[in-house]
This record gives sequence, structure tokens and C-alpha cells, in this order.
Amino acid sequence: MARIDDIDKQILDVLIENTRTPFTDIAKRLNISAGTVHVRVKKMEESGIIKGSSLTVDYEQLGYTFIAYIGVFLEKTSQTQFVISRIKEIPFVTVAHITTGKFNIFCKIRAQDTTHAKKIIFMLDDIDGVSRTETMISLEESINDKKRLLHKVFQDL
Amino acid sequence: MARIDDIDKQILDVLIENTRTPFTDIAKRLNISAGTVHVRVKKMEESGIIKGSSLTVDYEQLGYTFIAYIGVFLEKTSQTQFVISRIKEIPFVTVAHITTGKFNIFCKIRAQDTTHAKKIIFMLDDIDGVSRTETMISLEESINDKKRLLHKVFQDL
DNA sequence: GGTGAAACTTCTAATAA
DNA sequence: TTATTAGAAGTTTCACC
Repeated sequence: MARIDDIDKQILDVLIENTRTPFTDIAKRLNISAGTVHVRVKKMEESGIIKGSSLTVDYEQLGYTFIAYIGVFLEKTSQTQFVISRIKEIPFVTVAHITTGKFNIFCKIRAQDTTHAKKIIFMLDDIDGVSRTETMISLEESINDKKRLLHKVFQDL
Repeated sequence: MARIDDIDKQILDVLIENTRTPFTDIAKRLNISAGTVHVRVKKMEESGIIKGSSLTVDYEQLGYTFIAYIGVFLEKTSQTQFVISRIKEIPFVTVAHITTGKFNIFCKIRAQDTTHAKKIIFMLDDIDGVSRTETMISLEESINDKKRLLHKVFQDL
């Protein structure tokens, strides 16, 4: 586990909430200099704790209103890596995990509508080695918050 | 669906890749002025297409090596909102959806280890109205890329 | 390690096209 | 709508604690 102190955690907390918070603002809040914030962020970037930054976009407004989770059953687990490599070619699959339990592979897809989703699911079903899939359609995204983790956790640890 | 043109999409593309890309850089790439980039970003913020920005953090390095998906079965679907509100109190649940299909609610958790995960799962099981849960442990996060969506999709549309 | 100030870069808003 | 521009704001470096 990476060595980061309480100040680093507080900096991360602020930046996870909003990447564009000026270092001068963070410095004021934490009673340190902007230079210090700069140096610490740079170190966390170098050590890989900070991997990058991304915009949070409203996909619904862009026409992507459909979210589903899809469990994938394989004929043999030895085909896992091959199937994963094929799944990577489908852009609308935004998350995929190799899992224990019911399914061999577990995916999340984001699509425009049910017609679009159907095409994606058929593409998954068509991959060699996939025996069948099971779809769970999201009726409501009730929680989606990476931020939850850090805020709380850093208090608990 | 929001009205955004090709230039807006290209700006989003760059910023999704790296929120801190200077507007002057984006301007050069797209052969427009930095002022234009500024105005367009501001409009997309106002219209809500851009919801915010977040750091991408390496949770493994911070000691969170355990990811699992948990399907929740309810005694009655009328308890859904109550159960969701209780799940929101557990910080390690980073995603939750109300779903059709096998499960009533579907969660993603991130924990430090199996002991920590056990506590979270027991908390979920203990919520009034939850009849049982089914856990799928992630052995490997093979795909996790919101960027995939925009890049490709914008070409297809 | 951290600071504070200088030098440099980027952002923003107003004006003009 | 877009471009230009000048002043404000933010970032980065560095000599010095």
C-alpha cells in the first residue's frame, strides 16, 4: 500500500470531487502553500496513485438512456481470455469482470435504447465459447459514486 | 437529446481523456480559438452535459483490492426504495441499480479484503426486507473504460 | 520536506468582426 | 457564432528555510 499521509488524502478528496479545483484554493483550505500541493500531486501522479482525470458526462442527455448488466456463461473457462479480448472490441461494453459464482464473465453495457441493446447482446452471444447470457436491465441507477469510497474510508482507516 | 455539434464532441473527447488539458491545446488541435473552447465548455456545463470532473485513482494502491457484485433479493418489491436508502448508508457500495431479471437490486462493492467484504455483505443481508443476497467476486477487472463509449459512438452516430 | 515570490502559462470576459 | 486581446488567475520553479 502506497505511503500517503493525511494531507495527501485531503488533497485527493478535493480533487476527486472536482479535478479543476485550483491548487491555490486547496492550499488555502489545508493551510499549506500552493507549491506544496503541486509537489504532492506530482508525486502521487508519479507513483501511480493518481492515474488521470476524466469528465463526468450526462450520458442520458447524449442519448444513452439504457444500462444493463449481462452475465456471460462460457462453455469452458479456458476460453475466458479469448472471450474477453472479443468483448473488448464492442465499444458499448464499458465494464467487464471475470467473476466467481454464477457467471464466468460479468459485463455492464450502455446503449441508446432496447433495439441498440439487443444488437450488443446478440454480439456477445455470438462470440465463440459463449454458451449463453443473462441480462439484467437497470430500471434506475440509484447509486453511482466513486467519491463515497474515499471520503468515508479515509476517516475509518 | 442535447444539441451538440461535432466540435463539441471533439472537445468532450479530449476532456474525457484528460480533464486538465489546457483549452489552448484543445484550440490548436481543433483549429479554433481558446475563447471558443471556453464558451462551448461553459455551455455544456450549463446544459448539464458536463456534470463535473473527477480524478481516476488507483484504489489497489490505496489498499482496496477487492471488488464484488452483489445481487439482492427482496421479500417484496414495494420495499425497494427503503432498502436503497439503507444501502446508501454503506459507503463501500459504490454502485447500485434497481433491475429487472434475477435480482431486485444489484450492487457493486469495493473493499480492502475478504474480511472487510464479509462485513459489508452482512450489512446488506441485515437490511429489513432483504431476503437474501448472491455474491459474485471479481477475479479480474478486464475492462473499465467510460471513454470507450464516446470515442466510438460519436463516430457511429 | 515546506515556503514565498518571480516567471510563465492559462483562463476569462469584453469587444469587435 | 467566432476571433482577438488584455487583464486576472493559476501553475511551476527555485532560492532559502
